[in-house]
Amino acid sequence: MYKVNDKEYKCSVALTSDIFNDKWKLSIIWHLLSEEKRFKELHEIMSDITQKTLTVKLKELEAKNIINREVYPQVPPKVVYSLTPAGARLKGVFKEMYNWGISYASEHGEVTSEDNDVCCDTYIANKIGINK
Amino acid sequence: MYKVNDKEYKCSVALTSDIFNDKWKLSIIWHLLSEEKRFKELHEIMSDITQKTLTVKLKELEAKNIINREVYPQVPPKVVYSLTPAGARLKGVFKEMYNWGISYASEHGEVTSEDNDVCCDTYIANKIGINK
DNA sequence: CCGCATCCTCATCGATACTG
DNA sequence: CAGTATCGATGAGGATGCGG
Repeated sequence: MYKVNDKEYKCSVALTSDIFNDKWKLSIIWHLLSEEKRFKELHEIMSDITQKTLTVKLKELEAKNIINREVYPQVPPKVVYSLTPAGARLKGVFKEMYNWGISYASEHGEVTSEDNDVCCDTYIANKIGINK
Repeated sequence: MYKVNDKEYKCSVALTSDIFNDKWKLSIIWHLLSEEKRFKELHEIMSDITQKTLTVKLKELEAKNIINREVYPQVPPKVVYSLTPAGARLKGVFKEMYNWGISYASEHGEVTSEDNDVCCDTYIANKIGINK
């Protein structure tokens, strides 16, 4: 049994999956793996999340010590989000997810385009060195 | 871009996280990693899931070719669930999640008991060889 | 034993508008 | 630019009962 922030978990996988059972958190972390980003940058990349929801999710991740929030006291405001060491360690999980997804798609799906979007996939995978 | 079962994904991580963004699926797969199980066994281990929800989740996983469903035509009925090759390949992801959870708990949480419950953690980790 | 059918609750997320 | 506030929609999951 583990206790983190007043929440109890039966095992370490349950603890980890608490971060993963979420529509947005994984995506936010994924985009921060390559480099820190401003609020606006994140919002532009994740075009289908609302500003409010993004704010909420960033707060939750900050509370769990997965990301850092740094405020520059200037006008207009500038707030930069980056991964903590704990957040950065999630790279190993993403690497496995990345490779599993590729093998699964080759079995059960089809590749509809080989994009190199700044949003995802090969672009980020290359950047953070999990490609292969 | 990947297309699997009429659903489009921008990247392989998004594809994988489609399985993970769920309150129960990860837990079901985790319990099937060590060995196949009957419906009732799963229900007993995952004591806080309702029968209906378990049924729904098993169907979803079956539709995605993550698990097999084998019906023994007998009375009373016997239905056994097991992982497909694709499901079994998720072990690598779990291994990373397992280790991340442990390191995270050692930083930000506390170990409240060293259980060896059949439910989780060290018990299953040992069984499927992802311990350490 | 296993699963389906209803009905219902409630957290999560979206739309929109407004502030320092 | 980076939030907050309010209200409303929606859909996953829970409770219960029935059936092969």
